[in-house]
Amino acid sequence: MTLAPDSGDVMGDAAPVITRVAPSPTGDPHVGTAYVALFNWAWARRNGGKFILRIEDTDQSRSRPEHEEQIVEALAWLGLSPDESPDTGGETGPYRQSERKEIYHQYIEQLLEAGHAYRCFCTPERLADLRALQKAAKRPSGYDGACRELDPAEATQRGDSETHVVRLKVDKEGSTRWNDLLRGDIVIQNATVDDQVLLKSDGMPTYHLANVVDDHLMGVSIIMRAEEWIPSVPKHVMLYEAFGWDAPLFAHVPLLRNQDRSKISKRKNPTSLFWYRDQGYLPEARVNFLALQGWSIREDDEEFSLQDFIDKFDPANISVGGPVFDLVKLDWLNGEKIRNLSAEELAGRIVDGGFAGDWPLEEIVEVLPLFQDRMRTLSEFAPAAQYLKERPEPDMEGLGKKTKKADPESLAAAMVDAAEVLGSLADQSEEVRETALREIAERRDLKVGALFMGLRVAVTGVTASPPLLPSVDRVGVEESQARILALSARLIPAG
RNA sequence: GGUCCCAUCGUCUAGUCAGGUCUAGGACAGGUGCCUCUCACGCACCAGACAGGGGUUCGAAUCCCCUUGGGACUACCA
Repeated sequence: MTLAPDSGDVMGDAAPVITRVAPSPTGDPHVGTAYVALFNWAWARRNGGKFILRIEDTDQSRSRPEHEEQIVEALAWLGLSPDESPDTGGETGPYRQSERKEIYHQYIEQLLEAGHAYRCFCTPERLADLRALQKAAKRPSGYDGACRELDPAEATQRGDSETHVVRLKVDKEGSTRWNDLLRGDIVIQNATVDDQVLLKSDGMPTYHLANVVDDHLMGVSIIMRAEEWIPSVPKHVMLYEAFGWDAPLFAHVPLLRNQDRSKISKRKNPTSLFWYRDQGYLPEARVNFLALQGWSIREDDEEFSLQDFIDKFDPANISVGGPVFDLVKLDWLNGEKIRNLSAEELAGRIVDGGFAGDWPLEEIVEVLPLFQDRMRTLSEFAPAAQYLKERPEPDMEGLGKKTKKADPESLAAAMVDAAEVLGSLADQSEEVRETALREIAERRDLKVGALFMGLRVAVTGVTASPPLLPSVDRVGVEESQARILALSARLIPAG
């Protein structure tokens, strides 16, 4: 089965594709939000449709405006900005659920009048006791329906003065069935469906009500969201039916997983999108990696652009096994993306990302050829290039290990020779200078590698670095000579 | 406990819907080698999986059933 727009099946030409991502502003912008956003965004793009960002801030105790801002910022960073959102506005707004209270109340009235919902006056304490009892008896939990059969007129009256909630009046007979785009038919017995609270005592709707009302009013044609929502779909389907609305398509994508296969969590993984940004990951790598979790391009190439993704993405072939987050592969992808950038562009990213330290842009462009192939994240640049700015403390221990078989005195002497040659041949080509250094090694009965290692540690401070001669040129011949002589002196034990 | 979802190399996955072209393909990670002044990059090669058991069929990774394993949900959170 395919949902590709040119395949002419399910979606047809008539219905516009409207997708959405509906996060709660209750914490750092989450990688799971980006994951779901990516699929929804791409599907809307591919079909010339619309992608909506709806803020589900009905939990007044946990929602924070700054978290909403962060979500917007994070999506923009990834290149997944919505067509309509609280910021941009749009035909079907407002897009912040806290601003849609009247709308929900109107629909709650409708449900109440039609007998699809009822007022419930049970206290949270009673509910907690009930749950405890059910758990102790190993019975399925759920509301016991104490207020279900209250006289509606009487309940309405009580409602004027008593705090209460409104619950969905689930018809416990029969079953609810729907076709999930990724999982086929799913059937759930209505007897197991709880009389869900739809309107909280603070007057705010719960997710279930707000979601159904908004998706309908906003014209959402396909709901792509995480699989954790599967168990509550029957409630949603019942609501669509109670309102007399057609339900949209459902596509429940897998949950991202920790190493131990539990649902991804910040205790076990970096889940904040800002963490990745601050760590020096490129948004295109982050997004490319996310796309690979569950979806795969049919061709060999696993590295692709957002545009490639739009061109090929089809929600119908997302695989449903929960993918384990593998940062190692992200690192690889990030390195690939870094290598594919021009030096100018990469330097710009380093500066814009705040990874440049005190390096000016033009200088970064100049030295980048030494580092670009060796970088996996933007943050690696400044530390790796530091030796070009200031004299490093040489890694004597590393040098010792790498030159075990070399006689320290010969090495020290050879380095002195090398310093001199680097001065006298300063204006010669790399090739000429390299040949000269090799000759020195031979004369002093050293392996070429050992001499180079000594010089490398002297000049760069470390045993793993960019090539020696370009580094010498960057550092400057005189400074390089000074570093080499200084290290040479340390090789010979005092006295 | 109940309900539901899921199950191919260590990891991400192709193949499953339309059974044979699969001695199961690719990528990351790992190993070996080449390149080489080190580290990377690049290139070549190696190793590595259909959870188990029943069925259906001439034929099953693919369809059915059971078992096992994993996960989610079970809030006046989303």
